[in-house]
Amino acid sequence: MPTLDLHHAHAWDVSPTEAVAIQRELAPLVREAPLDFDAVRTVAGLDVSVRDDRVRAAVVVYDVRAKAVVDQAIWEGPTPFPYVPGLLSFREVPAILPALEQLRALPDVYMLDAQGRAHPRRFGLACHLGVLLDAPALGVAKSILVGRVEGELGEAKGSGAPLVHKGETVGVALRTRERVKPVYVSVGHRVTLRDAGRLALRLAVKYKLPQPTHLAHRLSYRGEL
DNA sequence: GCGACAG
DNA sequence: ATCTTGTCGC
Repeated sequence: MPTLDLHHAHAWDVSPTEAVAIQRELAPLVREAPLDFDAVRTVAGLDVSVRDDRVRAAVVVYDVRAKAVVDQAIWEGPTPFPYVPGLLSFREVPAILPALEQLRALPDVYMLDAQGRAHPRRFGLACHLGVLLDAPALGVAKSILVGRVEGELGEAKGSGAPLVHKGETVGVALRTRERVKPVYVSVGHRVTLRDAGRLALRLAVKYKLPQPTHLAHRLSYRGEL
């Protein structure tokens, strides 16, 4: 059971207004850095499902070299915060942290089923978790929160097009499967957009979502793999 | 003021 | 996110 050491810890029992203030306070702490792929052995996929006022966070640790799940955990509890576009982390992080504490060991990279910097205040769920743990994190979302895809996105697997918001490239629309709707990848923390896209594409071998996120979604929704 | 809006 | 069967297309 790893002991999570939270950097920049803060209260979670806050109002939407206070939540926005916290995001503006932490957003400047997001760092972009190249990912040392040779040092990446495990990537954790995270997802949270909701049913009957209860949230269930699931974590699946995927070994990139063995191409297999090496650990998993689930945590369920009361829904702590309503769903408010732009404030998703205040609803999901309180469930994700206790789930992570159940792992045998923490992963090298965190992959979230949400946005990172492709957020109105450049501080989506992937950034929030990344900054709190001060670890590499990226967001792989199924739809757009803010911004628009510029240019044409090819139909071939691996095609990409920038996701731009207010003149700033905040992410990339990435086609992980031919003729299938793309996923939207963005920086969470300590990774570059380029590397985040590479990792997402590399791990999306069977479904449009990368294996870690796909499996975490399955575990969260069904309660088992 | 009106519409958009991760999960 | 969740409610839910079959159906069209690759």
